[in-house]
Amino acid sequence: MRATASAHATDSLDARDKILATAARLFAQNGFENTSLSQVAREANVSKALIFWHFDSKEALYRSALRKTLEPYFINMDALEGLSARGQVECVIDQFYEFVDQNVYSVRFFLGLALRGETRPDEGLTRVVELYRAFRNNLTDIIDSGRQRGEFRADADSTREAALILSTLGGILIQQFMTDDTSPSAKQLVDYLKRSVVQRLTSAPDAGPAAGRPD
Amino acid sequence: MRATASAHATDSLDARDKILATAARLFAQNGFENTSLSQVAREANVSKALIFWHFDSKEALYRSALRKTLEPYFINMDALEGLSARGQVECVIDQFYEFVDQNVYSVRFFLGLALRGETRPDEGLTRVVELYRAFRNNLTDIIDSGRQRGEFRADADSTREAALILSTLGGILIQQFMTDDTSPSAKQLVDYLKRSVVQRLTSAPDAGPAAGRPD
DNA sequence: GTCTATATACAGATAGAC
DNA sequence: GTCTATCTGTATATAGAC
Repeated sequence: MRATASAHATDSLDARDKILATAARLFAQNGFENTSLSQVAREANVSKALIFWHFDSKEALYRSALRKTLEPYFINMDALEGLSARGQVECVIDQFYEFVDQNVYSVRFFLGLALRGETRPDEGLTRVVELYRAFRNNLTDIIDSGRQRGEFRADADSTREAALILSTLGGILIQQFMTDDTSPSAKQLVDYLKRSVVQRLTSAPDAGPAAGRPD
Repeated sequence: MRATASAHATDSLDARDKILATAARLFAQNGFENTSLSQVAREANVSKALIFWHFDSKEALYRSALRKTLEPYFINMDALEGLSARGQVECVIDQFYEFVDQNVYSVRFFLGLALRGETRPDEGLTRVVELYRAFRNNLTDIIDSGRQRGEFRADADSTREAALILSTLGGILIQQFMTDDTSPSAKQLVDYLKRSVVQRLTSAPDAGPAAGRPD
């Protein structure tokens, strides 16, 4: 690590950090190809050459910026202790929502990466996928233990249930990006999701399939 | 429209259509900024200049290609007639899934557009959003009429229910793009979704909120 | 470390022959 | 309609002064 006087504003960071912060912002906003080093240099108030002195190439800068963006990406499971299984499920859902809410820009960015199946130095994308999987495994475990403790119905399918919940959360996320104002807000949908999940997990087993669907 | 001998392979189309087909493919695969006209020209086996003769600019080409990509984007509601409300809900869900499955590439592309809040000649994006909204309104109506006919529980919230279903479907979609092999397949999730929706809509009203969640 | 000036490549777009 | 040749802008990256 480099020794640097700590500061609070982008303006008083040393040049390298200013470049990094600017690049992280621009890459997240406009993507890799659509962000030029001239733009980074201009907005960071440095010369283009200085970027190449600190980072070997545009790709190297991108990798560093990505690492910086990923810093707040982690799961805190402390809040779960002492809750009922039902409370834990609701808590994880809330955590996911809050996390996304606090990281809209970068989440949006990473989602875009995943969508285009980027060949870029991915390093970052895999970490996001891991985080997603961690959330899901977390939910699976909670549902399983809730089932074993008799809080949830005995025939609950924890794997699919967890996957469905995460899918729905992800869907609520992208539904926001569609900026479709006629639809319920994300917060409302998350609440509705929590209620229906609890209902699904605690109610008596249902009647089974049927209801003819010809094609 | 221009009079042209019809043909079956890209190779035997006239130059304009070859350009259009190539451009549609490349734009969908790599996006607007990341697709160069040189690339289009090379893969379509024409000169760059010819592209400008047929289309005024790169943006004009993009618009035309977008229109071509959007051709299969429509809803067919004929299959719904004569089904029970439950069958209709399941049918719309299946339709959505099948549609996405048959248009993965372009759906992926449009999702990417929505994500980055593209400023490009959007024309296409709005149509996609409209299609999404149509699916949702369709569901809302079905749930409402099912409720009025006593097939669904009287306190069903059609608006939120429809929005939640579409969110989940969208989430299942992007979850596939995360290429997370440890998760259930999309088909499985859609089936699970259908079952849980039916359960939710037909079961007796649940107990209400509660289940403490401190933070 | 930070700059100005420059090299090199390729983008979108035009001119004009055929 | 289709081409080759070329213009002009801007991109990444380097050289070398301070």
